[in-house]
Amino acid sequence: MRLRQSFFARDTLVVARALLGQELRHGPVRLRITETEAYTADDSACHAHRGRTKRSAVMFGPPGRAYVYLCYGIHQMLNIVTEPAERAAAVLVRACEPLAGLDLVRERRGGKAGPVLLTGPGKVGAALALDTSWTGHPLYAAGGLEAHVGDAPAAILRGPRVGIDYAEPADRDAPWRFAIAGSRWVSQRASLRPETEAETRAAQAAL
DNA sequence: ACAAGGATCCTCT
DNA sequence: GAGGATCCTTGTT
Repeated sequence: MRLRQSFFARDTLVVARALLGQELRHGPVRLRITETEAYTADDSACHAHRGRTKRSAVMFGPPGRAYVYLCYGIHQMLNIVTEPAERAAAVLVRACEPLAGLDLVRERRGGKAGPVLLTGPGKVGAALALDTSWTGHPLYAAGGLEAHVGDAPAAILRGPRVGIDYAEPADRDAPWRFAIAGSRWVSQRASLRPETEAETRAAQAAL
């Protein structure tokens, strides 16, 4: 069952947390999302923070579409646009667990095996064979790259986002990275800590 | 038209 | 832990 567009229309932190456990499918490859980061409309780390540009325009559009960003000239990083149009925000998919199509994933990842295969946003983009031309593709519709309902995680980790030293201190420190507790398929686990009970309650109330 | 730098990854040591 | 790869986007001349 595919996720509906309304899934992505909600608050970006809610979507980032709710995406844990959901599936990404592209052809024979099926991945379970294990780690995400939220980038919000009023966030100095977000690519849309300095207003609409050619690159960030998709984030100002409707939710549930892909924003694939080329980083360091090499890495294709998958984001999913969130919140209603005009509120420019997105969730970065940082890591996944393979569910199907492992042979193809390994081929696309240079024959590697184990967590190194999929723990990092550039690795996820490579495993799904994405590039910037996928920007704008709706993940809630049939065809190409799709987002499907998966198994919800039992417990969740949180921590600061990775690689945003350029952001303002408050944004740099915000615990807007989410991961599945106990999963091997999570990057940079040292800076993550268990979600507090208050955070869990708040998150469930927001659903 | 130009220069700077990046939401990373890999290969060393 | 350090450094290079690699090229697009952006803001500035």
